[in-house]
Amino acid sequence: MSTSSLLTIGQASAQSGVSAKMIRHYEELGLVTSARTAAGYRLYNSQQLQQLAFIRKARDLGFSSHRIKELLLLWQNPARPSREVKQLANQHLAEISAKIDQLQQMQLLLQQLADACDGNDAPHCAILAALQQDKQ
Amino acid sequence: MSTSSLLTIGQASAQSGVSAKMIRHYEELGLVTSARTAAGYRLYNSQQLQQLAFIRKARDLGFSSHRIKELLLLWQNPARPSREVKQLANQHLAEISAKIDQLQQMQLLLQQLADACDGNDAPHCAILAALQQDKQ
DNA sequence: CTTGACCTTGCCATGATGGCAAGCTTTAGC
DNA sequence: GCTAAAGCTTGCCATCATGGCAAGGTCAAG
Repeated sequence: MSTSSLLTIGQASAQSGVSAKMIRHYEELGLVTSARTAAGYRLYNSQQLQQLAFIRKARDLGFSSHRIKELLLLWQNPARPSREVKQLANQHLAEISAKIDQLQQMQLLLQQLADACDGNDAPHCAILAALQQDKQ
Repeated sequence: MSTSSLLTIGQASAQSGVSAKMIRHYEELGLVTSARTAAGYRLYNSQQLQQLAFIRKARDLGFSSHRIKELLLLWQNPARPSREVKQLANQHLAEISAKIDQLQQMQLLLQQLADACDGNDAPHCAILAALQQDKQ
């Protein structure tokens, strides 16, 4: 093992794309560990670096820290059933869909109101009219 | 003015659909005010109640507290140009669209991975494989 | 007058993220 | 070898919208 290069948190951050701040945060949450120098500096080996990269990609897909933790456990378990991974993904997909639906509903309503607002110098505005309506 | 009924925060909450907790929060942010009894209890008149209802509807459309504050100012300004209201709405619509796009991007990628995951007893999983990939 | 419902403020928590500050360590330059 | 800069440590604060809890004051009904 000649290339057993250990990285400081700044280097690990640069290589993984996870900010040093968030690396420390993930450590608190139990998603990553690190060795420490005598002075207390964190040191990351290639396995931990790979783990940070994993976290970043999962985060880019919108997974919460909690689900990422579960994904990491499955990843590190050679006996995992892929069913469990897929289930986590499907739960996340359901949440994404729900959020999209909610946003599209807002978008639809608000766009209708904006379309009905003249957007000129006059004070009358369909948007404000709708917001002050007694009936929702 | 025989019906000058003043409501306590609990009653105002029930009628406006805004939790008492959030009413106090909006007060801190300067979105609503209230009178106080000698004992310090908040009291809301019908104008303030209407304002709370306005806030709730704006919130339901996803407006941030900050933008709601701006909407309230315009609402209360008889000389407002509807252009400014529409501009706020359009800014919010742009943010909604951006969020939807981001979520749809996640949805697309993750759905592809989930589709490629067998979801059985075997450990191999396309999702985990993608997350550990060196290349993003 | 007692009890229960309601009110007050203030603090803590979520979730992901950033900023700042005080202080220690390491490295690079001279 | 010393100094300065860069990098690390921890800890606290802030965002945004929202809820919970606790300690304590108030009011209405019996």
